[in-house]
Amino acid sequence: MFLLQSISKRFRSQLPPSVFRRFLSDTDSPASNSKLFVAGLSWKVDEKSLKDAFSCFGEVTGVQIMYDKNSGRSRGFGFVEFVKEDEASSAKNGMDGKAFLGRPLSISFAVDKVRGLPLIIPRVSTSR
DNA sequence: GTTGAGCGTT
Repeated sequence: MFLLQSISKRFRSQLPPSVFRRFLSDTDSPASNSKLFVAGLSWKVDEKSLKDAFSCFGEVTGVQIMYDKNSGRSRGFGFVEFVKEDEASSAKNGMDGKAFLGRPLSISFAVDKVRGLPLIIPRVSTSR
C-alpha cells in the first residue's frame, strides 16, 4: 500500500490519473497523517511508557524509539502510529509542548521515509 | 556518570 504510493509518485507522469486516485488523496503531503514524530524524549523513556502515554488519545498501533547503534541508548526521538488520523492529531495537540518525564515534547507529523526503497530514478525519458 | 536538534530500524 505504502509501496504503491511511492511507486505511483515515480510513474505519475507515465500513467493516467485514474490509476492514482485509488491510492492518493488530493494532497500528496509528505507527512503521514496517522504517524507522529515525537522528539524531545528523555533518554530513559522506552517504548512501552511512550505508548502508555499516548494510548489515552486513541488506539496506538505501533511505537518506535530510535536507539543509537553504538551506545544502545535512546536517540531522544521516536514515532507513534495511531489507527486514525484524528487520534494522532488529538494526541499531537494534547502532548506537543507538554513535559514528559522531565523534558518538553516536540511532536509533529512523521515524514514518510521507508527503509528499503533506494529511490533511484534512472531515467525520466518519457519522450521518444 | 556527560549532551539536547532532530524524521527511522537499534
